[in-house]
Amino acid sequence: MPTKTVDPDLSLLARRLKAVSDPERLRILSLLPATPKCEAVYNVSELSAELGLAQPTVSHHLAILHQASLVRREKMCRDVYYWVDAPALAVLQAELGGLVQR
Amino acid sequence: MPTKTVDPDLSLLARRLKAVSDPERLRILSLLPATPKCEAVYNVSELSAELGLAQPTVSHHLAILHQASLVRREKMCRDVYYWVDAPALAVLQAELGGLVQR
DNA sequence: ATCATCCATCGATATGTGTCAATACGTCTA
DNA sequence: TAGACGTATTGACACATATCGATGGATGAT
Repeated sequence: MPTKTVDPDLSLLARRLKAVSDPERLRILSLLPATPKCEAVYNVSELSAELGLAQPTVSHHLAILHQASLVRREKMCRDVYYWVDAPALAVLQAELGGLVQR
Repeated sequence: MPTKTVDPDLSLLARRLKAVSDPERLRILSLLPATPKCEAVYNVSELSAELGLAQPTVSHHLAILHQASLVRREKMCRDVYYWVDAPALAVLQAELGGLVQR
């Protein structure tokens, strides 16, 4: 079977879609605020408790979302706070719709 | 660690997002027409050749997309033709954006 | 009726992924 | 300085997934 290279844009898009294709990561996205200064933010430990997942598991999910540039983080004192990069998510959303042939 | 049940809606959303989180399946979606009667349609064998993937692999990907209700299919004579369910993809797109807290 | 074509399914395999306990690293506090 | 707390990393393990060859069922052609 001849190997045919995949458009790198599609591979990149697939990687970011894969980042949001896990139920726990969707829960994380729905819990995190969309701005860094929002009230009612969770640090990683609080997220862990809220999700009912072990702390390394949550760090793992956050790393995947961060690597996909869908969340941003800032270290404050001992804690690390994450928030959703809403514009990046909007771009992902648009690219998903851009696939359709019209 | 207390197990906390995930919102079934999020699990369902994750399943459909997982269906579009593979580069080959994205290629398939970009090749398939958005209407059943469109010109320049591929049957599964032609898709297989176009993608450079074995026929069972393409059938596998198509089955995943079909199970996620993102493509529809119709058997004509010997061949089976698939097309994108554009409204379903639009719904998926909207739900992805609906996650963001504002 | 026999053969060819198209597609789905099965079986096998290699790779990827989600999860946690244990550990290491940084930072704040007593 | 020693300990407590928060987070990331490592290692391990079970499970899912992408891929292909082989096979079978259905349909059309000779």
